[in-house]
Amino acid sequence: MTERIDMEAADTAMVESEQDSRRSADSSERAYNTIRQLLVEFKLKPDARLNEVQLSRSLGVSRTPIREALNRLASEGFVSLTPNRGFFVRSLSTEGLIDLYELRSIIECAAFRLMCERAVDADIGRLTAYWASIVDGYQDNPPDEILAKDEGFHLLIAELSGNPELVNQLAAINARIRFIRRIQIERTHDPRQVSSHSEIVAAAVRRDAERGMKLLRDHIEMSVSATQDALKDALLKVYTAPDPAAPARGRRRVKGG
Amino acid sequence: MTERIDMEAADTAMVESEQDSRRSADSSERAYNTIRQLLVEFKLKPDARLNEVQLSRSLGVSRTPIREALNRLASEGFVSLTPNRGFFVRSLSTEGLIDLYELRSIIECAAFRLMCERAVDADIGRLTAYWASIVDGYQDNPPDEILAKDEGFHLLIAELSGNPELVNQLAAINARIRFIRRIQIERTHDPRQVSSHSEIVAAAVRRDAERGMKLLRDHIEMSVSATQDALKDALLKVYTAPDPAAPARGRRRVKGG
DNA sequence: GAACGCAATAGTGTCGACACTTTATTGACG
DNA sequence: CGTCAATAAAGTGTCGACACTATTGCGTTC
Repeated sequence: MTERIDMEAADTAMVESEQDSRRSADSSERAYNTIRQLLVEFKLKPDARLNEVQLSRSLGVSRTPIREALNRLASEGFVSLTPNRGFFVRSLSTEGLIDLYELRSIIECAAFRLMCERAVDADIGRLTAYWASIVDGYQDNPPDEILAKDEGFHLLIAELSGNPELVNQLAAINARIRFIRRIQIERTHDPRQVSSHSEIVAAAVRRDAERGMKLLRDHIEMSVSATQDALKDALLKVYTAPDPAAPARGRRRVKGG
Repeated sequence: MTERIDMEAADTAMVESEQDSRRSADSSERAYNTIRQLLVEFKLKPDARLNEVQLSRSLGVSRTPIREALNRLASEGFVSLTPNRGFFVRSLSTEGLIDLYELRSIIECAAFRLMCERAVDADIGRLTAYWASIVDGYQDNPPDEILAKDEGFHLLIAELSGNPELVNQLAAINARIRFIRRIQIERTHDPRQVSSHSEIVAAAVRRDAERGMKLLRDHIEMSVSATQDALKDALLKVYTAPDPAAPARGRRRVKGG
């Protein structure tokens, strides 16, 4: 009996805070969302080989949309593709994550600087308004909410930079580090997150690029230093989480299923 | 009678200076290279709708690898995908390009700074050696060579930053602005390009991050200012280039072969 | 004569099947 | 008993076909 994954459920559970010019018809898009969700939740484990047939059975579609989704996830860095061997879940290494955080810091600082140079008062008003609208009880939200709101905040800065490429880049990076950020948020309820956001807004109002960039660097650096610890939790989560779709290591062999 | 595009030829003509974790078996990879080449050379024109069947006939493969290639090109920004309408060639707009140049400047400056902070002498040695090996008769190379060597230079800086994500990002950006850069290179044989590379190397040797970043910013800025003019040439090229694969606007209607 | 709706055509999205490659299993040999 | 080769199984890469959607062209109506 094949376990079947409910694509609808996985869809609605998505964080959904990115802009993407691509929007496939149906199966493909859903497969993408579902598999990505499985990756984010570690239902599919790092370094595991992804079986296209098994995935297609689980999701109730043919291999074509599965492959389409996997290709997309590959170009976003979630999985890798080896010529005749198939797709593998990206491995869970600290270095790779630190590199990503560094890239994120670079993009965000540049975005902040450009925002300070270019944004009119109304733009900055949008930022202050956004932050004002989410600051109350910010830390009391469920982790997914906090994450979505935090990403929204930083994406708005990118947007106000006037360079849509920065938005795209940041959105792509966010998608790749979201899994570990969520774990961090679950672990630590650090109120400094709130205050640093407030300070960033203040710096934006004053158009103080240097100050804002320093705040962002520290803001992100703080996350990096917490990443080591979060990784331990992540690894724990990996090996205790249920295993609905991928056999990964312990494969069972039932002939006449 | 269907015109058939030689995939081998298009392959060998490629600049080929990127690292990419993805490497599909055969047809897919070739289709990717071929179509990308068509896009770079404006054989496929901006805003044109891409006909999968026609492409598959031209390249002599089925639609599956074509779609795979197009999906990949979509996630790299070469084409866009609209749900039930198919793929479209990215439009040729100035703004988008300037945004990309800006992003490139951001990535490269950050890479240079990190290189200055982290690279050991041997690393810097690689940079000086690389530049020394290509500086002689640099401007006398054919445009594609100049482009490849220039990209190699900047990618090496990214590599020496120690952050592989920066290499990936820069490679992706290069791929997207390559078409216009090639036109610029064909137009202008500016010797300042050479001297600014030399100066950048000198700054690297002195680990002078600020100086190097300023040089890079100017270096890239110079390209941006030339982009407007280059675009005119590009548009000219678009409407004079032969049209082997895509019907684009004037489609002929032959019923019985 | 122009706008609307309908039919025909073209084109994408998805499927199941097959060929070829990689991986696991079995059996022979040292 | 371990190593290696032959064989079987599993899995990916590609194909051609079909269903459904979008577009074009035509005829009708006002």
